[in-house]
Amino acid sequence: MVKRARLENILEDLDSTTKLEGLQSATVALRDLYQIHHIVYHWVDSAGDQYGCGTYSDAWRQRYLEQNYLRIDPVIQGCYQRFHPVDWKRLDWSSKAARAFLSEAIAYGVGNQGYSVPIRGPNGQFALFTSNHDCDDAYWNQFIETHGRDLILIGHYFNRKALEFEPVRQPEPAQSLSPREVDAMTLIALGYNRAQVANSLSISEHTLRVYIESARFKLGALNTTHAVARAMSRGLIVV
Amino acid sequence: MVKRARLENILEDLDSTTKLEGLQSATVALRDLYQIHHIVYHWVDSAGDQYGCGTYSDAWRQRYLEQNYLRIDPVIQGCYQRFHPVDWKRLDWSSKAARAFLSEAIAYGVGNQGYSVPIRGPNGQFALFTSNHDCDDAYWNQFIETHGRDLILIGHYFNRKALEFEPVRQPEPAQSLSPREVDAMTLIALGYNRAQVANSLSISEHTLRVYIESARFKLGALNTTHAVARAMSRGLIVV
DNA sequence: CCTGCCCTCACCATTTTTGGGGAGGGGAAA
DNA sequence: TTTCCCCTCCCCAAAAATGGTGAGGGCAGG
Repeated sequence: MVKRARLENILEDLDSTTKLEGLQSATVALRDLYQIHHIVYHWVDSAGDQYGCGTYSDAWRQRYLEQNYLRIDPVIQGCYQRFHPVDWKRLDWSSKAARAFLSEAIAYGVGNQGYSVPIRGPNGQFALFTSNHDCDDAYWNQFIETHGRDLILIGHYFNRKALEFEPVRQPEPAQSLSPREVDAMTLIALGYNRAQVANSLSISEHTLRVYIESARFKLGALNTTHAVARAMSRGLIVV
Repeated sequence: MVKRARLENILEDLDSTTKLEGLQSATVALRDLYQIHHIVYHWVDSAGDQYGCGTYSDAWRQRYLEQNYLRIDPVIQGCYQRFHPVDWKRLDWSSKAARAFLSEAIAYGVGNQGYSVPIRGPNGQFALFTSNHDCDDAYWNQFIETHGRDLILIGHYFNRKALEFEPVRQPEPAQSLSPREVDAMTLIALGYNRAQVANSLSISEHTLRVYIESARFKLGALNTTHAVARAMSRGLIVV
């Protein structure tokens, strides 16, 4: 277990980082402090934008982006479906593409062991804080046993810091929907057509349309489906 | 700062909790250890189911459910839109309903100070781990300064434990979509109509329809909007 | 090698949604 | 008190989505 004082130092170091590039050096510092191979922070925006920083080689970073490995990387894919931090060993490496990806990653200097902490935002934002090392299972298990909790906390602090630098990623000031609009959009999102929804809400279909159009307008949506998507990604309705 | 050994004990206590009711006693134990008023774990499913445990009075719990305060509780509303743990003081209490809610809560024995840690799952699941106390601002600020990090960690462990008891809440075995289906559904979710999407993907509108129908079938959706909603809530597409 | 899944293309009739107009009553905030 | 937003209701024509059926080539895993 890293001494508590040391963890404090790391967190304070993150707190004192004042520029986005600072995260890069904080990452390097973290790696040194924990004496592991790599530390990587990866962000995927709800708009599909991505941002990352870490200690992987430029070559691998570039290769990753060029090949759009985001789509097949089992770490991303697996963590996207997962609640909790996960050891790479527990991911699904069964597909041929995944194994090829791993081989290539290792060839580019990525270690064989990893521990990734998924972090989610209110609007579908997704970040991943990964610690990577090259060692045998026993050593790694011991490392995670010892440092896993620190890594979780650091991941969250890291994410918080990254967000401060990019206010763009903050949710838009939630233009809220009226209760009726929420009702309408929720039922629409559940797959009912307007006649059914109107019936279900005991209002006329015409009235229902007003709600839908109003919601569409508020959300700046091009059509009903778009409005549902936006309402969901903003957490205005839950389906 | 709570001694590290003590935090360890709490987390181990959570680890050794083997029954759902056990969480209730773990909650009480946490409260005793941290000597604060209340600790509450609250869960809202993507299906709208909710589950909670904590040290609030039965009366308040019942009242809360009866009145469906989930809809107006600024803690829920605020944290749902937020990335990071938040002090209750920083929430929006400006609406009349919110202030009335707070007064009533306090009348039911809820403390005036709170710190809530939002935790999100891959399919829109949302959990909130709240620490609540009745004290002045200075004391509370000091408490959070000291224990905030522990509370974040404990919240995550608590959530992990709660999920183990309710495998129902685990994501359904993700019936995945093919790449083209993902493309199609994503563009549809962005509000484009079929002609635009087909054009955008450089395929015929007929082919596009096959993807949409296929996705709809895989997702068990009643129509395109429903399919988009399901794909989003399962994290298959990100908009 | 066979099976299953993925990608691509096509038609027709029917149902559903959309766009744009107008109108009145009620409640809460400024 | 006035203003703004919310809830409710109505018509019509044009545009878009849906349901059902069919077909061929390609690639990967059992």
